[in-house]
Amino acid sequence: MVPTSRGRRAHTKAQNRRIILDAARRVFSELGYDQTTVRDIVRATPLAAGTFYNYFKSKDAVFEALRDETAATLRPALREQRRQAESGEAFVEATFRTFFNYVAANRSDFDAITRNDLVPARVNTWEIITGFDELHLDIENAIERGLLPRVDAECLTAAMVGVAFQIAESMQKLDGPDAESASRFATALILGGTASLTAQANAAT
Amino acid sequence: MVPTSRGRRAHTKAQNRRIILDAARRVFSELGYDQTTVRDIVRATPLAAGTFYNYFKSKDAVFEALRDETAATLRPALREQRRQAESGEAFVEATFRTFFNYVAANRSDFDAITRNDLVPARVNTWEIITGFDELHLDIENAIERGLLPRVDAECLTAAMVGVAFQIAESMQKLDGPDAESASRFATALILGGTASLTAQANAAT
Amino acid sequence: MVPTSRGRRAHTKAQNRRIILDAARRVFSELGYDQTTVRDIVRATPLAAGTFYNYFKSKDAVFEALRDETAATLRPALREQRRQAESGEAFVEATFRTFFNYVAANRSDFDAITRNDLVPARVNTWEIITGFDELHLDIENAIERGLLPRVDAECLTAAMVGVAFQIAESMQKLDGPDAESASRFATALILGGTASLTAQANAAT
Amino acid sequence: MVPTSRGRRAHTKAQNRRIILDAARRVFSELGYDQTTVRDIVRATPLAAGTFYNYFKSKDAVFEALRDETAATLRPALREQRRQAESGEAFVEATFRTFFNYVAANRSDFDAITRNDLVPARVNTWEIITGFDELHLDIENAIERGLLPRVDAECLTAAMVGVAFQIAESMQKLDGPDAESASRFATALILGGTASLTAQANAAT
DNA sequence: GATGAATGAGAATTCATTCAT
DNA sequence: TATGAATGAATTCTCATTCAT
Repeated sequence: MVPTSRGRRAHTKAQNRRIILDAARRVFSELGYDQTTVRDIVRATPLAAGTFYNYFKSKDAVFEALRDETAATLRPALREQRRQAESGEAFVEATFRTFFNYVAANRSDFDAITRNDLVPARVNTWEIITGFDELHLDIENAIERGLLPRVDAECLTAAMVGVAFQIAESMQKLDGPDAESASRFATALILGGTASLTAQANAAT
Repeated sequence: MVPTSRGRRAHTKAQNRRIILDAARRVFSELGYDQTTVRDIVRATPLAAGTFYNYFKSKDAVFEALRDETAATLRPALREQRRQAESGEAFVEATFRTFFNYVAANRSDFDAITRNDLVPARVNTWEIITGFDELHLDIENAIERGLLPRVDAECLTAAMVGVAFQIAESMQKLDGPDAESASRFATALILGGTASLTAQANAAT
Repeated sequence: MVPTSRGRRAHTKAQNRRIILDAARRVFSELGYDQTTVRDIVRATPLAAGTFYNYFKSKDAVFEALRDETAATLRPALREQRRQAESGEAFVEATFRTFFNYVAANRSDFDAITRNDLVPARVNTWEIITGFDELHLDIENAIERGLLPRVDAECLTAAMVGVAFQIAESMQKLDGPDAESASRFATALILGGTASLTAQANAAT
Repeated sequence: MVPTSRGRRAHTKAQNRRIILDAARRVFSELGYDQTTVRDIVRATPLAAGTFYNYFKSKDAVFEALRDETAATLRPALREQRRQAESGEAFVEATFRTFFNYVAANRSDFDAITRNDLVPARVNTWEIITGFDELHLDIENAIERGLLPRVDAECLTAAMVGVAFQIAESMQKLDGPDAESASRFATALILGGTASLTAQANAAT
């Protein structure tokens, strides 16, 4: 086992995969998905261009792996928290708190998957990261269990996702809210909002 | 160099501009901004490649023109409605109703500016279309005028934008809510939410 | 005869031709032949793009017309002067003086035909402007007539052309020689040189 | 995307650089700098279009490399020869002989850097290849050292360059002079000419 | 597996020229 | 004849991917 010409030992397979993923995260986060080229990622790596393809089939593939890695962390946590919630408040609060904490703690992950250059896009991050559909199911379930009032689950899901996402974005700004206040604000808003929606519906009957 | 079968000078200058804009709208809406090439737009047109450049300097330029066209319609309407609002309810309702009606009526505009392919991104659509900042200012102003309770304007803006945006997206789905119910839901949610936020704050004092 | 939309009367055919030639001279002189586009020339004109082609078949064609115009002025003058020369000195001096005076007086003509951008080329200016071949013939003739010594006519032609051209170029520089000193220098050099060539040849015999 | 019939990795990196340079030389020499496109160069090569850009950033870049290669050969030789000259005759003769020998031996180099198509330009070849400025300095120095008479160095430089260049061009013709006679002619011309210039100047005093 | 040069399809853009008005 | 928009071939250059070593 001769050292490579670069003067480093060859890395193990797992190490190389990690090296590439980390480089990709940094580069996506800096340049945005579209502006990032495979060469950019490789350049941010001690590896050669061809090596990239031993680990990932394409640029899309690394991106997905990055997404999936994040999702693998965050999604189960979210589901678990919600499953254990014994009140509507707990349900909503757990969701937001977990999400905002994650965003605060993993800013560059969030950036990597989010930033999208000229058309500064919001990747369907929530869908990707936390599973829009999972939230939808959990909300329907929570309504069944009587934790949440009987509102339109589709709309409520969208509202929570929208609020979570957009507030997360303002958290990235200087002087934006911190995870704690973001959670409190979002939770109160959604809980108050759904309560009022029910009241309204009852009045209408 | 050879005359084409289709007659030249078939269209006026203004018509051609429109032809290109319409084609661009269609193509952006189908492929997303990043996947769209100038060639794609031209191909969706009866015109020649070079002709595109008589009207727009680049892909970005058409995109901006499209955005500006949309913004020119929607933003003034939104501001005007909010300015005339004499209650918090009217303020919030006008904002959502105008936005959702626009989205419903101009689905392809919304799509064109929104869809962003592989990384199915949400362009900062609201910012672009209606002016995030304008909403922010209007909300601060509404708080001053006593129409809205004293909540964090930054967070409330984000929440309204997020809700509007995300619900608009579910409107695009088959069986998604219509503009009317979307407006009602979003309005009640935000009003109820802010009321509850205030109540909570008061209790805390 | 309605004034054109430009608010000018249409020009006569001859006027338009002149307008184009003058514009072309200016533009070639500024940008060099290769960097100049037909559009550049047209833009330097009050005329429309299509009009250009009523007068000249192509970019090359204007360039040639420019060359020919210059040649039409300078070449006959040169030939005439040389024909009347009654001594070698007069022959050589007339050639250089006429050429350098022309260059000094028509700097932009010279530039237009000469300047050639990145590869700052010297167009075969002399050939073009005055006829390398004519000089060759005249030199041979002068040798026959005994005005010039029996040197290699081909080489002498090349030498005169080279000297003329290269000194003309240094005339364009700030602080370069004026036409008068350029003529004197070149004339003395060539006359002294040919005298010496003959002396050498005689000695060899 | 499909493998070509010709094997890949057929050449080493250095070989490919040379292949491109040689192709460029041939093509420049045939078409002239301006008419040559990168495609033309690539087409004269067994390589793919993209490969060109692994070696040179642009057409200009190959051209410069070609120039520099030539200059690296010729210029030091010229300077050295002139530095060692112990008489005006040696100085002038060394310059011309070295130059004309080079031209004769490297016809296509000279052509490549020289030919400039429609406007059959003479690139500032001498400047490029041998250093106009170096000659200028050397001439001034030679005058100081008393090797050459006190004539206008600027004009003399121009004259030598012009003569060298133009005679080199006639060497390219069928039946043009060979390097030997070209050197003899040019040397005698310049020496005789400068002698005569001095005589004239002295007479004037 | 690792390497990194080669590949070539395809993108954006320019511009000489044509031609309907 | 003048106009000036339309044309589309041609050019430069990029970059995901392949593959000989």
